[in-house]
Amino acid sequence: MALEPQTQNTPTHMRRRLVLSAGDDISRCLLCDIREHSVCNAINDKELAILAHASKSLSLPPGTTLVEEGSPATAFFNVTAGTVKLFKSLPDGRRQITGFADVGHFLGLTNSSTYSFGAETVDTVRVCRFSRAELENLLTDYPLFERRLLAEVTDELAQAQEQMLLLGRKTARERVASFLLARMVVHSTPEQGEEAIVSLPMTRVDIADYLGLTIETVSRTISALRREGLIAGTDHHGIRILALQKLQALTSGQEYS
Amino acid sequence: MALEPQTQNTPTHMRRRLVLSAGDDISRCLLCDIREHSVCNAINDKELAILAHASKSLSLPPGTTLVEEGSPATAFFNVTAGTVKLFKSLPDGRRQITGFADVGHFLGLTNSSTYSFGAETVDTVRVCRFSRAELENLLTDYPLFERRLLAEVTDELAQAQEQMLLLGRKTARERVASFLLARMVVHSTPEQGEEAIVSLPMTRVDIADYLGLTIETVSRTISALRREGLIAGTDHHGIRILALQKLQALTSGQEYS
DNA sequence: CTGTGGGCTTGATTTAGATCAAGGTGCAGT
DNA sequence: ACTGCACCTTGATCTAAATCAAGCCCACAG
Repeated sequence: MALEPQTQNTPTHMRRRLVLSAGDDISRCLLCDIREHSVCNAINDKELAILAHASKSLSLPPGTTLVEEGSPATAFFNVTAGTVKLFKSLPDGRRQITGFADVGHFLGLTNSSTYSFGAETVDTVRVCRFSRAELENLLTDYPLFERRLLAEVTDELAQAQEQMLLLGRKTARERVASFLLARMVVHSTPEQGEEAIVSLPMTRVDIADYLGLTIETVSRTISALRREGLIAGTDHHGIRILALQKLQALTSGQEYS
Repeated sequence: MALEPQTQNTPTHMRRRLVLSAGDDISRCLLCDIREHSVCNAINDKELAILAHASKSLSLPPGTTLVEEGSPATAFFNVTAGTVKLFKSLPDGRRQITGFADVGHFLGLTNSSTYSFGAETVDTVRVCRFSRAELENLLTDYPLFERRLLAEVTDELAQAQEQMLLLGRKTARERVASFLLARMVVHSTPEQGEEAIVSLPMTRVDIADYLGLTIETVSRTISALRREGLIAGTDHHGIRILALQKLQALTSGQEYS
């Protein structure tokens, strides 16, 4: 059964990590500019004060642990800025990143009383934090909220299935191409016109752990795509897509000749 | 947004495949002996007639297509007997089985208007079929039903994450050991005592497509485990686990010496 | 500036698992 | 009871990606 009420004590090691930020007032959610991209949008304007009361907004530096694998599941998060990585590990340290939670994404849901995954900030991240009881209340009081959450989990499951196809059956080249396209955003600039940009706040290690490869293979594959003129590097952690069609063909093995 | 109402016409190629079985009466759900293992349990006894009316029970031979990748998402299924395989494919035929839906499992949920995955029966399967509108109604009329469904999808997501760890980071040996243990059921017989049995209704091809391996590697690995005395074959499509501890250690790479 | 370390790239070599190939096994249909 | 075929096993060889190894780039502390 999902989200049964359970003990509410926040372990001290969690409390230590979470730094309450300024501006935590009653109209926080009303003013939140990413609301429409998240589950919070399921609650109407008049009642947003309740939502603001039920959650706390936090700002977290890169590399902060939000969720520790196997620790009691007491908190849930909505990402309002930055990127969070979700992962699972093996005893010997091998790690699989199961997803990146960007702006608007909800994370932490579990049926068990402990988290079956870890979560860590990639860059500077803003989250709204809900306790288990607060989330329970929202679910029962706002059917639209629950419906929206069901939609979000359903979507995450579809993405997970896509990623299983990638991990089980795609080549390194296909994996990297798929990854770049999945993270692509089209930037419309007055000078340049349409620009397909991929922002990569995470390290090569993270990309490798997400794609089930080694950093060397990721590096080599990106270099090869650049050499072939399909992509180009931007300033820091970014990539510009030059040959969208070819890259799209590449994701499913229809290699151009 | 999840499960918005949409056009209701069942494509003829689906209708052809689905054979209505006998005994589709008002008390079908009340008498259903797997109810407690499924989402249907969220609806109380008095109202089960409504559920029986909202769904149709079908019996399907092995190899029947329940859901075609990319086709309009009009139907949802609850498995009441047998095993269904869920998968995604690439244009060149490579396939990844993303999960096996056994008794009690619900399948077909999607946010999009088309299915992003395929589903096919492994053995003889019984399902209860809901139309999109019927499911919509149940979700809005029975909050417990929706909550239970959220729990089920959340659980499926956790399993998907576990499978991503397997596909991205485990060796062939670890994958096979994980698979066998995940499908293990403990049979308590008067003569034999406790017996750990794995029933494998699916073919080697299916197992390979689930574990991201080839049939040859699956076959070789199972043979190796048998040679080492960790498992033994039963009559047909079954395996008996002889060394549970060792197999458990194997799933996460803690090889016994 | 200058050393230090984290992150990235590139090259050489190895290897786990894929691919290619050849039977074996068992049951469904005549 | 024979035969055809789908499914499985085992062996030989190949290869994509891992591993091992070296050096580069650059942000930051001293």
